[in-house]
Parts: sequence; C-alpha cells; structure tokens
Amino acid sequence: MSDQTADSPPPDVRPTLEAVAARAGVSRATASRVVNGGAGVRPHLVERVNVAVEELGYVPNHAARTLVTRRNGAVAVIIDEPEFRVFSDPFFSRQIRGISRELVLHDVQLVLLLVEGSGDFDRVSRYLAGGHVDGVLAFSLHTDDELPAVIGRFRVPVVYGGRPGPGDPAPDVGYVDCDNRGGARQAVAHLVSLGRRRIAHIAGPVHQTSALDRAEGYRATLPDGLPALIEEGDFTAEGGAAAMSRLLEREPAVDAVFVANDLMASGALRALAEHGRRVPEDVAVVGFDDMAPVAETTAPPLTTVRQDVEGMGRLMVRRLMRRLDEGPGADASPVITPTELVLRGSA
Amino acid sequence: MSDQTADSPPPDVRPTLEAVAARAGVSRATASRVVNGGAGVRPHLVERVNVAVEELGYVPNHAARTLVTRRNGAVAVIIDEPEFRVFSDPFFSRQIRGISRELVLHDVQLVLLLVEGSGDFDRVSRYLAGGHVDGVLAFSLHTDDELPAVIGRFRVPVVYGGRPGPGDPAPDVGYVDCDNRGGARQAVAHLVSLGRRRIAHIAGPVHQTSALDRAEGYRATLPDGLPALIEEGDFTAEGGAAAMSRLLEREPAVDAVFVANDLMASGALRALAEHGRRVPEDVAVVGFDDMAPVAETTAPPLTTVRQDVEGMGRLMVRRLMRRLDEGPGADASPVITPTELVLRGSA
DNA sequence: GTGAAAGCGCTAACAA
DNA sequence: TTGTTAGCGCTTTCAC
Repeated sequence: MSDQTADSPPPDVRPTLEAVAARAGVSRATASRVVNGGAGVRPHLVERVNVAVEELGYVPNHAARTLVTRRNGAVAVIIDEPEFRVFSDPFFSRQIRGISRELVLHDVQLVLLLVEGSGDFDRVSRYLAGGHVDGVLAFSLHTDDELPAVIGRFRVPVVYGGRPGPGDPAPDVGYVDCDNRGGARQAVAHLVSLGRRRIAHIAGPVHQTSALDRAEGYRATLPDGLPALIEEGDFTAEGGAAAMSRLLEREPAVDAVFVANDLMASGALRALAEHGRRVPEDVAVVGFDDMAPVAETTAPPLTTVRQDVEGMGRLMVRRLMRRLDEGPGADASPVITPTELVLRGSA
Repeated sequence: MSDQTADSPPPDVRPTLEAVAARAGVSRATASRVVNGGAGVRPHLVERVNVAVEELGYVPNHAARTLVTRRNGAVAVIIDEPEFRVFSDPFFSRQIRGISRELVLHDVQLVLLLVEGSGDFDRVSRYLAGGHVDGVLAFSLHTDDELPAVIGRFRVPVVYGGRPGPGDPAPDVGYVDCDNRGGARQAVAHLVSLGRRRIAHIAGPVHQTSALDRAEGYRATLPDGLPALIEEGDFTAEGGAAAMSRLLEREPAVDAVFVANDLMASGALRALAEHGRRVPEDVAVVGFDDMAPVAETTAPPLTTVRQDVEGMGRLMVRRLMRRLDEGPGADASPVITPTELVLRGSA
C-alpha cells in the first residue's frame, strides 16, 4: 500500500519554472514567456507549457519575480485616522470595497496601513523606503495632516482619496474627490427653488477639506440678501443634533438647512422633532452622502446629495494604475466626480 | 556648481547590502548578520555596519530576503461578507484595528482580501497557493460558509475570528472568540436576579455561530419553569425593533429581554417606547457587545455584555505568530475570551 | 568571528 | 522563435 492519496494533494515543495520547462520539454525562458502571456511563442509550445503548468500546479514565485522586475504587484492603502471611526464610517468601508474590487481586476494586492498618529509615520516611512509597494492610495482628510508630506518624501506614485490639505509639498498630487462645491450648490439651489428664505448650514469639522468645500459651495450659492447661517458639527448624529439646536436658538425663523453629511442630518431631524418643528413643512432638510442605511430610514426619509463612493475608490485605482504604466509623466490632475440630488421626503 | 542638493534626497537606486558591507569594510555575510540582529559579531564591527546602514539609508530588499528565507513577512486577512456591512460594522473595524496594531509589533504586513461570494474563492485559492503570505487570519461568520474548506486545502496556518461553522474540514483549526454562551448566561442571570419572570430573547441570524451560541446560553440559563421566548432578528436596529414588536404581540406580559447585540437592542428600545413600555420599569433590556456609540447613547443607556473586540484581534495575531514560530505542532486550540456585564440604565 | 561562495526562482538581454 | 546566460539582493553553509 502506498501512502499517496488518490486526489493528488498540494505538493509540499512548490514546483519551479525549471520543473515546468523540463516537463514541457522547453527551456526555462520559453516557459517563462508562456507564463507571462506567451507572446512570440509557437502555439504548439504554448499548449505544452500550459499543460505542464496545470499538471504540476505551478504558481509563479512572487518574490523571485519581484526581485528581477522590481514590480511588487501590491499597493498600500494608507488611512490616517486617529479614532475608531476609521472603518465604522461607511464612507471608508465603501471606498475600500471599490478599491478592492478594482485592484482584483488588475491582479494587484492591497496592503493595509492604518496610521494612528504621528508616531506611526516612522513605520510608514520605513515601509515606503523599503519599496515594498508600487504605489499608494492614501486618505488624508485633515488639512493639518502631515501624511502627505511624509509620503511626498518618496518617489512612490500616490493618489489621494479626497482633496488633501494645503500643507501638501508636491503640487502635482493626484486625487479623486466628489464635487463637494457642486453638490452643495445643488442642495442650496433646491432649497431656494422651494421658496425657502432662511437657509442655514450645518458644516463638518473645519479641518476637513470636504467640509470646507461644502461650506464654500453653500456660501457661494446663497442668493444675495439671504443671511449665511452656519453652525459647525463633527459629522456625527449627536453633533448634528446639537448644531441644529444652536441654530434654532440663534435663528428661530430658519426654514431650511443644508447639512454637510447624512449622519448629522439624522441628528438634525431628531432635534427639529424635539423642538416641535415639522419637516419639511416648517424646516426643509437636505443632507450629503446618500448613506443608504441612514438616509432611507430617517423620518421623513432624507433628501440628500449622493456621491458614488465606491466608484471613487475604483477611480483611485485606475488613476494609480495608469501612472504606474505611463511613468511619472502621466496626468496627475485631480478627478472630480459628479454628485446627484436625491429627492426624498425631507425637502 | 554641482546639482547635488545639500540635504541628501532619497537616492534613486537603493543601496544594497553589498554597498553597506563595502562602506563598513566587512564582507556581505557580516553585514547581513548585523542587519539581522548581529549575533556573534564583534561589537566593534556591529557598530561600523550600523553606521554604514545609517549613512546609506539602507533598507533590506524584501523580495530578495523572502526568496531565500521563504518567509513573506505578511499575513492575509480574509473577510467573507457578501454585503456592504463588512466594515460599517464596528465589530470588524475594531478587530482589524487590533490586528493591525499587533501586526505592527511583529513587523508583519497586512494583506486585505475581501471576498464577496463563492466566485472569489478561485482568486483566494490562487493567492494562497502562491504562498505569498505566511499565515491567514480569517473571518467566517456563517455556518454554511465554504471559506474554511477553501482555506483548509492549503498548508497555510490559519486563525479564525469567531467560531467557524461545523462544515469545517480540519478539526484543529484555531480560532479566537468571546465566551458567547457565558456572556448570555451573565445577561440572563442578571435579569433573573432582578426578579423578572418572562425573559425573552431576540436572537441573531441562525446561520451565525455567535448568534447560535448566545441563544444557547440563553436557553441553558433560563430557570426551569420559565418559558423560552425567542424571536430572530438580523443584527440591525430595524430587525431588533421588528422582533420586539412581534414579541410584544406574542407575549404582552414580557418583562425582560436579552438581545443578541446592541444594534438590535437599540431598535428594541425604540419599539418598546412606541408600545408605551417603560424601560427598565416594565421591561428590562440587556444587549451584547458594548458597542460604545450605541450602548452609551440610547435612552436609557444600555446594560450590555462587553466583549473586548480589539483584544480578540490582537490575540488572533499572537496565536498565528506562535504557530508560525513553533511550526505545525503548535497548540491550535480555540481561545475563548471572557465577557463582562456592564450595568447602565436599561436593566 | 569572519569571509567566500553557492544558490533561492525568476526575467531579460543576447545569441543562435 | 527558442535557448543560453547573467544576474536581481539576500541568507547561509562551510572553510578559515
């Protein structure tokens, strides 16, 4: 009795290209050519090599390949968020999903680097210096974030998710962001078209570029003569409720509010209900994000500005891949994706 | 005028060990020894090499090292969740944070593999077959999940987050889970000690092991003579509210409910309020997870069973690292972490 | 304790 | 079109 099982288990030592070549009766070079697309190899040999690959269960050794090609087949996703919100925010979750899906198409791996403070910059620097990844997808949402400066010290191609802050050293950094100003414009224009006259804004934290851009869109769109009424929240439901309460205190006659994200808008709705205001009759509310689990379940459902977060993730990858293919000369201009006003019950 | 800038920019070609050795006046072998801990090298040479490393900004080439050591310095985190919930669930977010933090300590990279259905198994198989990672941390929360079977086909060490389902081929798979049964016991015992007599349970989806274990703990702890009242939810707030409503319909006299997670508990609280029940006077409620943003902000704040999710992530890594160090003979028994009842206002 | 040398598995000139 | 050959940068016996 042999101890070999019938359904050939994965071999303990992985076969090399050498073994494949031998079995197919060709040289290692030809085997390599076939494994890498088979350009310029006679079909007949291509077939033989492929059979050998199949029979042996050959899988290329990534390290060996990287050693000679200097391509890693991996990109780093760097997220610099000090708090737990990192992933619990559906924003990241969807964007990463989009990135993951697109990366799969390019057969590139995703190395996740979570940064939790400037103490981690050393580690990131060391990693980037090691040249372990071909490119970087980074999220740096705060205007005072040092991450772009850290990354900028290396020659590694980067694409940011969201407009990075002004502290950025390189002027040609690529990024993908939705049209925050345009979205805000759509929201405010809609409220104006509804005949509202006291249109307030609950903004996000001032050190986040998306919050700044939305607030700017609000200011720019507000018709002359209408007062700008702004309260700052922190992108959480609680923060939104508190900001709404302050707003009602400052200006009881407010009849509309554009809120910089859906989470805060849900809080604002709650605050309005507690203050006895009807939505949308007394106060119309428009959010931002169209974060499904929130916007669809509020009472009333939220009219909001939709951004295609997953699509943005995919675009980040495509942009990066293009730069990897075309070299440093490739287009590094920002990509701004459109937003769309989704009408529901709140405005 | 030379075009060299003063503050030595990162060199275009990275220095090799060879260069370090030359500069330190030693052989490549000695330089290598120093870079890898310097055991058995005279202090005097260690110093010289380290200086050279510093001056040249030497960083070891990972691919070259992997090629000879057959160690990748990377582990894959595989998450098999078809829906968007993946990261939006703070559970994953914290666990990954824990994993990331611990991995950093071991100087090991995190490769993220998101699986969205059986169509992705091929890709995962190919990746694992490629031997690109030293080990795997996997999340397979559904009893009918094929992922464990897929992973089991390879010799790669695995540690699961949460008890994998029964379909698992290998009996010795390691996993880290909290004491779901014990936690349920704490919750029910507390409700009993409060003198409650009609203690219901809102369970999670039947195909998740954590939900099963919690429900089993509930049943086992319920004193003889008390009826088991169970409604199934889907771990969302809406599902919890719906389940609570059904419960009230079936058994209006219910005076306590142990809910399988905090999100559903928050929905249950809402449903109870809508049905005019006071909490905890009429109905006492205990949740599970101690998910801060939820449990602390409900009205009343939620009494709940805390599990240390980040700690579980760290334990997964430690367990895996141990197996990598000690080989296949290492202890592969499950790790069950304790839970703790956190008393707030709801029970 | 240190160095010389052999290779890890692969790709890419270059020859044939 | 195919094969030969020279490394990629590193670790690791094996002599010294």
